[in-house]
Amino acid sequence: MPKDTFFNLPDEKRQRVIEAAIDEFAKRSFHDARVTAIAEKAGIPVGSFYQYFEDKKDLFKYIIKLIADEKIAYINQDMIANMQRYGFFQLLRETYASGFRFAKERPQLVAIGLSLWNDKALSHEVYGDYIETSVGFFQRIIAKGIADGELDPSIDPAFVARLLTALTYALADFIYDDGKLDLDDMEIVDKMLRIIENGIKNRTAAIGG
Amino acid sequence: MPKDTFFNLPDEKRQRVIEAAIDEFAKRSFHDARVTAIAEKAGIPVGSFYQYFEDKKDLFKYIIKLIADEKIAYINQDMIANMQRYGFFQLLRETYASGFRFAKERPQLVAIGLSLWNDKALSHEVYGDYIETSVGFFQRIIAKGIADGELDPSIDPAFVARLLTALTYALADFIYDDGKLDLDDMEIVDKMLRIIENGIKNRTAAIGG
DNA sequence: ATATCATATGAATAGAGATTCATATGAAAC
DNA sequence: GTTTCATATGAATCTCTATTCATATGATAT
Repeated sequence: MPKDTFFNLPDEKRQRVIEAAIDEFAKRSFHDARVTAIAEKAGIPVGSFYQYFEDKKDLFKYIIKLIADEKIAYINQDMIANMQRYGFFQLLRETYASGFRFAKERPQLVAIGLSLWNDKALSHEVYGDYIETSVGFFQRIIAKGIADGELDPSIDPAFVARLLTALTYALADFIYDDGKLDLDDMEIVDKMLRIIENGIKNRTAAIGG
Repeated sequence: MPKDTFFNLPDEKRQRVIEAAIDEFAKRSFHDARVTAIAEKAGIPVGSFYQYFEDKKDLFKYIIKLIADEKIAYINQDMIANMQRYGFFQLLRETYASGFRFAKERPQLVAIGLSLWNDKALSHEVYGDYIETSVGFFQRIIAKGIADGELDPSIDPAFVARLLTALTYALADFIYDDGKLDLDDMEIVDKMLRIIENGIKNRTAAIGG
């Protein structure tokens, strides 16, 4: 946790530090991110940085917490409140849709999440502070989907939850990679959902050779 | 490419350098890997390192090439030779099976591949040297699967190829993460293939609620 | 006005690690 | 046996950053 001095700062200055940190962590991994660059962008002396934070990791964990909070706020609250009314595939689609809106508005935050996801050691250390992750969320809606008879009861909820999480990151990953970021249409999401829902086997024609 | 001095080395010494490099790159990302550690493990002075390689990246690219070659050699050659005879799902299963055997025998090489996959900037730089990647391989067998009427013709081959590649890495990822690495049984692969093939929708019971 | 306290400041320190360099060695050529 | 050339060697250099520290500032209380 940042020190009291950080929280005592005028809002505007505190915000500048947060934005500088997001900028830097979005561009570079935790390890490669530079305290000096953050201080410079925020317009504060390096010395002040250490008045506000224990060290670089202290700030990083704080930023991750902000991201998690913002992401949770972004998820369709109506959906969460009425989870019992929605079917699995509808919930899944809504979740991905929320994720896409979020990625569109806050691409930097998604980039930071992605690089954390790819650093397992750091993930463990950082997520140790939280109970809930996306894997946990998926696992719960899968369990519900099975209980409701909507999902194949022979699937392994923990396994599928992990797979769905990996897929969301894979998706984010290659949307960035292609440099398209054309997030207006949900086409790519629908493609993926169709595969998850129905697989890719051809069901309409005889198999030829 | 390493310098001539490296290729002129006695086999045993050259091998020691390669193994030391694989050790280090498997434990640490390219960026975090230390030239000094590699030199020390290989039992050569740091100065010699720079007689053999331009720099750290020169060695890394060479190691990646070795891994790619070894991996290709590992893929069921019979399968490649008789690709026309096999169906898509059979090819996919064989591919994953080869991948698993490979991961079991050479876990370090898989770890290196994984960390490269997670560093997109570096991947581009390194894969620039190769024409063929796993994405390309998948794309070809998917195209064949569609042509043969085995796969849903409305899927997007490039997209699905990318998804299948991401899934293989996701799988490797959480096999390492769980620390299980119980690669004797293909259970986890079959779980994944079943989802790809059939999706996860329940087809045997009415949907209740 | 002075004392006290929180905060600000940026130069100095420390450590890590890549890369260079001047020098040494040793084999083959003459 | 001396010249030449490739290779070996590891100390010295260079760069980059995190972190510390001694000192300054400025507000509030007395």
